[in-house]
Amino acid sequence: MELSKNYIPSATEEKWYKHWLDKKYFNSTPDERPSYTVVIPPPNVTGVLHMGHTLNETVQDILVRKARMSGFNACWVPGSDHASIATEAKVVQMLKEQGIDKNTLTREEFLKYAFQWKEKYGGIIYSQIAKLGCSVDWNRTTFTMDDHYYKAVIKVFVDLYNKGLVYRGARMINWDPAAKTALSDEEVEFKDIVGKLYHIEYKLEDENGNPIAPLHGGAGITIATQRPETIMGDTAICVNPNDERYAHLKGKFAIVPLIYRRIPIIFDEYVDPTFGTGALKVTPAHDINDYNLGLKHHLEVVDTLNEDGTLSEAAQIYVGVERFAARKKILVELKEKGYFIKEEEYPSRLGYSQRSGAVVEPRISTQWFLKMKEMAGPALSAVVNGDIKIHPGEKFLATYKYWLENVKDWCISRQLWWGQQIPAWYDEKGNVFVAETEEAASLKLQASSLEQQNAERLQPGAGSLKLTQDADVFDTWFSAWLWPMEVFNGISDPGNKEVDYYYPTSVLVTGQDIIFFWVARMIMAGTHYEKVKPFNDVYFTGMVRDKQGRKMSKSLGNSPDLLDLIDKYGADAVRFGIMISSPAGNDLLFDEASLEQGRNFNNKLWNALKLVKMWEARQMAEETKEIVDDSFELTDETKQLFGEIDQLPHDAPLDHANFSIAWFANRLQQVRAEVEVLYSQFRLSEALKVIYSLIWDDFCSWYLEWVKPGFEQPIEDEVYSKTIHFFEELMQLLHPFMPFITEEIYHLLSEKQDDLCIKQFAAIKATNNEVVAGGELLKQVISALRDARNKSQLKPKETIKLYIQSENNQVYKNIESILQKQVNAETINYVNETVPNATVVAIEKDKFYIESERKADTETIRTELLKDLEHQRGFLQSVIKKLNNERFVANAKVEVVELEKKKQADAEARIKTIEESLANLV
RNA sequence: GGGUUGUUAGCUCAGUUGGUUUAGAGCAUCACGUCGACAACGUGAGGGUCACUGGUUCGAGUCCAGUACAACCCA
Repeated sequence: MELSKNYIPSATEEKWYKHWLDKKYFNSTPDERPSYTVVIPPPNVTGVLHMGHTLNETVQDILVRKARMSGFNACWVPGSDHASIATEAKVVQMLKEQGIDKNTLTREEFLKYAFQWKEKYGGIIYSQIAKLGCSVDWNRTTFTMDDHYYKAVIKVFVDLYNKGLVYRGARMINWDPAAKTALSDEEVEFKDIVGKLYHIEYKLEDENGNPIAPLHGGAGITIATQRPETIMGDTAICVNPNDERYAHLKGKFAIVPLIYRRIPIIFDEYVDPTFGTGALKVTPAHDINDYNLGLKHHLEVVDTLNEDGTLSEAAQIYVGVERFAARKKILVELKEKGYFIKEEEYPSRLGYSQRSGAVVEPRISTQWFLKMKEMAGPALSAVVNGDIKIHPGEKFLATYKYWLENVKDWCISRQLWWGQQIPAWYDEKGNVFVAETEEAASLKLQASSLEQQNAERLQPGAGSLKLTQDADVFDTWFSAWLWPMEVFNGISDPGNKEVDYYYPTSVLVTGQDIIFFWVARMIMAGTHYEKVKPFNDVYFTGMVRDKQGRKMSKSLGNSPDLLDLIDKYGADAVRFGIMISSPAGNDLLFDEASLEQGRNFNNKLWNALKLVKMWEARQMAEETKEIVDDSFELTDETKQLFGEIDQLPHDAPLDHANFSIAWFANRLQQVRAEVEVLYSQFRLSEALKVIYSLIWDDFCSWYLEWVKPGFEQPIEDEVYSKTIHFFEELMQLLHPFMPFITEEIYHLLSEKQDDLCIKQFAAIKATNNEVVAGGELLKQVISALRDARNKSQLKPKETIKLYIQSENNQVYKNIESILQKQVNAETINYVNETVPNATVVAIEKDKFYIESERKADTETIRTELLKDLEHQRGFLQSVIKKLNNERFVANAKVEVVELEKKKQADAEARIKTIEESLANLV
C-alpha cells in the first residue's frame, strides 16, 4: 500500500466518524459498568460554534473518550437551547427582511415561523460538533423545547408556585427597550463610559406657593443629573438632613422645570452632600435607588417612558420622542429657558442588554419572580463542603460564594413568544390561577368561585369562567437549569432507570462567564429536586481571545470560522492547537500557529508510520527469500523488563535493540503514569504536551533512530513487532486528543479486528528508573558529542574515532552500537589515559576524545571548557557555602545534606575532568 | 469602591507540600544540513536571576506584607 507524502485529514475523518457511528460506539445504555456522564452545555439552537465552544467540546470529548477507554460506560448527551431572546430577535429580524411585522402576527403564526427557522438552522451546530469528532450519543439529542422538556419546565414552575417560592409582583426590573422585555440582573452588562453630569436649577416655593428668596444668587436649588430627560418623572428633591446649606428648605417645595409640577423637598441621609450639588432629584420610576427612596417617603411614581423607550403621556412633553433624542431636545429647552447651569464630564457605568445591546432601562413592571434565598443555601453548601469540586483550584469559589450570599430574587418572566409560556391563567377580575394545564386552572377557578360565592354571596352571573393565559414566557435559563436532570427525563419522569444510572453527572465543562446564569442555578435545581448535586466536578475553561488578547466577537470579526479551520488543518490539528495553548482555567490566546503545530504533528506521525511500513516491507521481502535471520532474539533480561521490570540485573550486557526496547518500554510506562495524574487534575494541556514530547522526541527522534536498521537492511522480527506495539500504545494514549489520525494509523500499522476508539487501556506497570536513566545518559552523550562535532565544523558524513575514558566501561559497551551510529564514529575504543591531539568532551566524570581528519579548533574548545569551568566553580562555591553553614547542616533534612555532599563531590570531579582536558589541549 | 487572579526567555506558558545542580517547555531566532520516514524536516546553539521593596527561614521563583502594573467579577 502506497502512503501519501503528507497526511490528508479530510477523507480519514469522515470515514472514521461514520465507522464509529455505525458501530454505535457513542451510544450508551445503562449496564453493570460505572457510568461516566457528561451533558453538553447546550449551544443556542440557531447559532454556530465559535472558538469558545470548540475548546469546550474538545475538552469534553477528551474526558469522555478517555473514560470510554478506561472501563466506564461513557455517555455524552448533546443538545441545544432555544435561547428565547436571541432566537426571537433573529426571527423578528428575518421577518422584517421579508416585510413582515411581528405585531401583525398572532402568537401561533409567529411560532410557526420560529420553528421553521429552527428546523432550517438548528442543524448547523450539530454538524459542527460531528466534524470536530465529538463522541456524543446522537440518540439522546435534546432540545430545551422538546415536549417532555417543555412539560418539565411547566411542572417545576407550578411546583415552586405551590411551595410559595414563586410570586408575581410589581418590582423594579431591568428593561430592554429594543427587545421589549424584562431581563434578569445577570443579563445586564455594564460598560465604563464617560457621561455628562448636567446641573439644572429648580425654582423654589414655600408652602403657600410664594417664591423663596434666591439661593446663592440663583433663583432656586441646583441638582446634578445624568438623565435630564427624566425630570418629568421627578416627584421630590432630596437633600441630606445634616447639610446646613439646605436646612432652611424644610417643608418647602421645588418646581420641576418645563412642566412646572410642584414637588416636595425631602430629607434623607442617603444623599451624599459632597456629590454634585448635594441635592438629588428623585425619580422613583426610573432609578432603583430613587425607587427605594420613594417607597420610604411614600412618593408618587410617575413613569415617563413607554416600553419601547419613547416618552410616554405621563411626561407631558415630547411624548413619543425616543429617550436619547428627548434628552437633547430637553437640554436645548432648559438652556433657552434659563434652567441650565452647566455640564461636566463624568466617568460612569451604563448597563447594556446582553442580547440586544440596547441601554437597559430600570423600570417598574409586574413580573414573575423566584425567591432565591431559599434556593441558595443548599447550592452554597454543596460547593463549600467540597461535594462539587471546582477546577482549577479554588479560583472561582469566592466569586460563587459571594454571588449566592447576595443573590436577589430572579425575574423569570420575559415578554416574548419563543419559549415555554407561563402556565398562569387570569379570570376577568385579574385573579391568577397557576396550574399545569388550562383545565386544571379552570378547576381551580371553579373551586375558588364556589368558595367566594358561599362566603360573599356574589351576585349570580358575576363569576364568569373565562380564563386568559399569561402571554409571557420563561427566561431561557429557567429551562436550562434543569438540563442535567431532564435530558434523562428526571423531572418529567422522576426516578426512572436512566436518571438513576446517569445522574449525578461526572463533570460539567463550561465557560466561567455563565457561572451564575447556569452553573449555580443547576446546582440549585439539582439540590432541590434530586436532593443531590448535578455533577461531581466543574471544569471552567478560560475565554478564547485573539492574538492581541481581545475577546473574540462578531463585531470585531476576529473569530475564525470553525469549519474553515477544519478544512485547512483537519479536526485533529484544530483540537491539538486549541488544547496545547489552553492551560486549565486561564484565558487562551488563539493563534493559528498552534494549529500549524498540530498539523505538523499529524505529519510527523504519518512519517513515522511510513518509516515502519518500509521496515515491514523489507521484513516481508526477507521472508519470501527465505533468508530468515534468526540470529536475533530478545534477551531474557529484556523479556524480564516486560514482565517484572523491577528486576533488571545491573551488569547485564545488552545489545542496541534490547537496550532501546527496554528503555522505551519503561519510558512509556513512566509517561502513562504521569498522564494519568494530569488527567485526574484536569490538566489536559499538560497531558497533551507530555504525550507530544514522548512521541516526537523519545519515540521518533531517539527510539526509532536507535532501532533503525542499516541502509536497505532487514529489521529483526522481534524489534519490528515491539516497535509496532509501542506505536499502537502511543496512538492509544493520544487518541482522546486526536481521535482520527490515531485510529487511522492504528489500523494501518497492522490488520485489526478492533477499533482504537473503544480499546481499553492496559494496566500501567511500574517504571524501572535505572533503565530510564540509562537512556537519558545515552541521549546526553550523543547530544554532547554531536555538539562537539558541530563546533569542530565536522560534516555529518565525516567519521570520527571515539575514545572513551570511564570508570565503568560496561555502561558504554551496552550502547556502543547506538553511539557509533548516532555520532558517526568509525571506531570506539576504551582508554585509561588522555588521548593527545583530540577534542575532549566531559560528561559527568567520563571523558570522550574525538579524533578526526579535521584539525580541532582548540581555541573554541578552550573557551567552551573555560566557560564550563567557571560555571562549575561558581556552583561548587555555593554548595560549599551551604555545607559550611552550621545551621544548614544542623537544620536541614538528612537527605538534603547528603544530596549537597553528593553535589559537591560531583562538581569537584567534574572540575578535575575539565582541568585535565584543558591541560590536554595543545 | 469591594473582590479574585496574575506579573518567570522576544511571544505563550510550566515550575504540585520551600532544598536533585545559580530555573524548564513550545513557538520564534541563529548556525549547519537534503542519496530513502519526515524542509510542514533533521542536528546543534544562543537567550531569563523569576515585576519591585522588605520580611520569615540554615535555605525563597515557591511562604508573608507592602508598592506598581494588568485582567476579570461585583456594586
